Amino acid sequence: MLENFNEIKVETPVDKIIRQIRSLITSGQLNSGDRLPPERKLAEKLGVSRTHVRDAIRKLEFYGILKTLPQSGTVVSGMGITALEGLITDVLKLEKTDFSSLVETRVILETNGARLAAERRTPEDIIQIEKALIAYEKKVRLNQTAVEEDLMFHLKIAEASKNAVLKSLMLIITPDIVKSFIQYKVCDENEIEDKVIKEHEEILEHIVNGDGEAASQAMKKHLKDVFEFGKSL
Amino acid sequence: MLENFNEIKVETPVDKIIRQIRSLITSGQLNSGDRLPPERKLAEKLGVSRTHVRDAIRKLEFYGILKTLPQSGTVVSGMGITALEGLITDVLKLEKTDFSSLVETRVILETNGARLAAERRTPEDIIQIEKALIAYEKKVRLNQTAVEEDLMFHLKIAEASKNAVLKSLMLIITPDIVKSFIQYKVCDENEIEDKVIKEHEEILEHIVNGDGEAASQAMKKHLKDVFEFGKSL
DNA sequence: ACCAATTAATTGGTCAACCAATTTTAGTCC
DNA sequence: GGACTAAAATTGGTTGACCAATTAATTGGT
Repeated sequence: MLENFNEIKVETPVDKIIRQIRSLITSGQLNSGDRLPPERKLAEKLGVSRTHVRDAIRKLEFYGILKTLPQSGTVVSGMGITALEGLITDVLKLEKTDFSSLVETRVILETNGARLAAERRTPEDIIQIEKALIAYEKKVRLNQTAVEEDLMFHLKIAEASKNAVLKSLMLIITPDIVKSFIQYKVCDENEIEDKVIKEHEEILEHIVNGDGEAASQAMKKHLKDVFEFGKSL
Repeated sequence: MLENFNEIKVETPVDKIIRQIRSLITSGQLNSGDRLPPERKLAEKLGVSRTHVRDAIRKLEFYGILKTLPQSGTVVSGMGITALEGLITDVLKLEKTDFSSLVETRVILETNGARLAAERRTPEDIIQIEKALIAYEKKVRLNQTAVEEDLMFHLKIAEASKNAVLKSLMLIITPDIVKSFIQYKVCDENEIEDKVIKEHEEILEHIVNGDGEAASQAMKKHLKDVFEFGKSL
């Protein structure tokens, strides 16, 4: 009975301010290049502490929406109002991603990453990937959870793709993947983990051989298996 | 001659702290799940103000590396040391992405986004995409720069893909794309912009028809043209 | 009347102190 | 001796004041 009251979302002061700033921008009162009102004025107008305003500005600055110049002011940078409307509302809610979207996107990133890795990997890359694979196998043999080691294998492949953006995006969604893994209790049984090791080895083999298409397909199959296992729970 | 001195990078206090925390984690002194030393102790130990420590913690919290529990403490959450090493150093430097990686990744995201959009688009999605296309055309006809409107078209497609993560990642790299556009002065000539409009229309047509593969290919060609144009400058 | 330099006001950055909630500790009662 | 309670210490959250750099205004000279 008490559970009904758990879902109320506490809107932090910072979120409120972000919403206000967003409305300022989307309503056209603030255009790209304009200077934001000073922190003090904003704080007074919104009825909150300046610290909260600063936190909100920092948060927006993270996503390249605002640019604050020391001792000068904060300006609206980057793109204009059009895309901002979607950006502010959506990017900040990245945690509310559904499992299927997450996996779907991961498949896209990783299959392409594997293909590029096969084409561009250096001898050093192969060593790194092998090391990650062995570390994973070791943990599994000890019956310990090896989520981190598993993802490390995938990250090393992304690294071998020599595409910094691709790797960064992988890193961005990685925490969410870990969360999902824990939530759905994926990879808790030894049966599936043996399969994972075999598939990892296959992917690595294709990368070593420089066969991009095969590596991509192997990765696709591998992730499909993991996904299917997750759904079956 | 004076230009030589411009490249010195001012290392802000916050960056210094992040580096210190990183070393604490990577050196194994802090493992996943461990509680971070209290802010006051950290501030004293590092010889900086507590505000800076808090800023650093917030920054790390953004990427899911730390999780701070009010009135309780800050814990190392998410993944363990292995991946963190790469994450902290790389994700924070997302702006240092080369143009080719950016475009390559964009092609990956957008071709797949177009395919999914063709498969899942609703009538409302089509209206939105059309609206964005018309807005772009309008701006071009007036001989005004329409970078935002161009990207809006692409974002609406990402929205129609019904994959929130994919859209979020698009939004994340969008500011960098805008930056590159400005830097390389892409899309400044009318000739190329007419071509862009035609290609946009073709992509939309395939999405309307529900032909995922054709939409994906059209998007690939479209982005390839833009990329080639950028390289030729 | 215009321009330059100096001054005043405003800006974001920084800090130390305070607050409420939590956790730990000590004490007391059974 | 163990369990529970209350108080003390510790935690992150919040605030207002202060600082240095920047910008705007004023003033003085030409």
